[in-house]
Amino acid sequence: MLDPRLLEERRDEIVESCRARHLAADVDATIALYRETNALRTALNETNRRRNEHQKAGKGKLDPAAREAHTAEGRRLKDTVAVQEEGLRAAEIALERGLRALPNFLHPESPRGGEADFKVLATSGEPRRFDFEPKDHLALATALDLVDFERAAKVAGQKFYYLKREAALLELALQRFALDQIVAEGFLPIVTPDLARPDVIEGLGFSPRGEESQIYSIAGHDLCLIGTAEITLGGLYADSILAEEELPLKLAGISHCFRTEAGAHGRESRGLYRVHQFSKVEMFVFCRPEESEAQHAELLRLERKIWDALEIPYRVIDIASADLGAPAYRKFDLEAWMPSRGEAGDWGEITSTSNCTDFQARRLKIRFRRTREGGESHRNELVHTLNGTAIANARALVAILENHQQRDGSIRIPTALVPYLGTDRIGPR
RNA sequence: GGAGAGGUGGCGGAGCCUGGUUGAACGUGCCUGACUCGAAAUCAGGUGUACUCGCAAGGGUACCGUGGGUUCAAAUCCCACCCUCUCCGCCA
Repeated sequence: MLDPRLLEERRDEIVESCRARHLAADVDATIALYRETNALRTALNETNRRRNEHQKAGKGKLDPAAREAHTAEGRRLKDTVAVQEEGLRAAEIALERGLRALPNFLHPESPRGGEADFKVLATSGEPRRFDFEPKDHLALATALDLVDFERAAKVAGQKFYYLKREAALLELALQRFALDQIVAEGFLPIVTPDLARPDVIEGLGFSPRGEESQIYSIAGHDLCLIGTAEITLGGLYADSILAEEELPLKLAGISHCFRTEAGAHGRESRGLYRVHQFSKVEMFVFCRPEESEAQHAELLRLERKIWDALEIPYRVIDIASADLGAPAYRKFDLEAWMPSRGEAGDWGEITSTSNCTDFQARRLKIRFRRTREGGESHRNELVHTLNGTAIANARALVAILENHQQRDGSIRIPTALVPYLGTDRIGPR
């Protein structure tokens, strides 16, 4: 959510952000609602002030006639307050609805345009040249008896999977490897709940309800399965005021992630690329506004460090405006080269890091107390929040299997991962 | 799932029976100053959040889990809901 006080001052910028994200929103109507709300609040405050004075005046003894007049006036003021409160509440609801429809500001350098208009910021590694016909990860994993989709479908449905043998170990190895990388950089490891209340999910800018929702709801309970630990990590400090010395506060969340993938059927749906459940280590940062850009660069650096160590060729892209989603001010993805995805363009998303500035913090009421300078009075400020993927398991498995496959169908394990997995090769079988 | 207790300011904890001067005693923590070579101890003052008006100093309004009710007036009385904790049972 945006700061309503900035609405007028940065109107053109907001209009531009809506347009560039292909979001229809009436900025001017929201500005009008903000003004109206303030006017109504001022009027209500004035009535309340008069009412307070009136009540103080009625404390002592009054003769019967005066008491009767006093009571009548009190009733009148009470009714006025009730009417004004109702009007104010209606205006606030409308304003809130208007504000919720508005996306975050856009970083000046975020490419404007649709999904295909991203900008490649960097590439790392060379796509491997195979001297044999490479297989896709599903064929490799099936041959090595690493996955079972058919039985998973019987038990849980399409797009669920069993990981077996080294794949099960690889899941844990990847998580621990990624965790060690970032804990060494000051991230606090946290295993989070895999479920969250809908209001927390909304606070982070996701929509838990609705037809096209990516989020599972638990029948009979006011709970949803989280699509990412971003939700539980952000929610961890909802309604909090952090000390400035605590910032930047860096968390490494370990969770399962669940996604309905509504509307995604048939698209890129083979194997592990797009599934309903996976494990993820997620980085989340709370920081002061002036340092969020640097922190965003830092998250990107850590993601690259992890994927460099896994010896996967990738490119870094600056996501274009229409593909950002509402909360993100700027977003970088790492896309791994995936030999099987010839028609799809060879590159597949493996991580994503966003700077959400104060957009989530405002909804979640996460603030910090700036240390006062020279005893000056202070104002609490909203923190900036950022998130980034350290490792998302299903996708990581795809990248590793396809990139490190050998002619004999075995998989070479990257050196950095060998101590975690306990072997330098899977197969051949 | 059964029974009970409770939700008050950074924390602890009064107030609620007996409604008004309570944004809230007291303690503690924190900040500033004094004392000290420095620290501890001690003393004095300050110290909630949000919105809003103001260049500022400062002012206004709201908020004692949430919503509703009673009343001229509610943290205090009534109702509903949410949440937390303890004990028992059950499962891991």
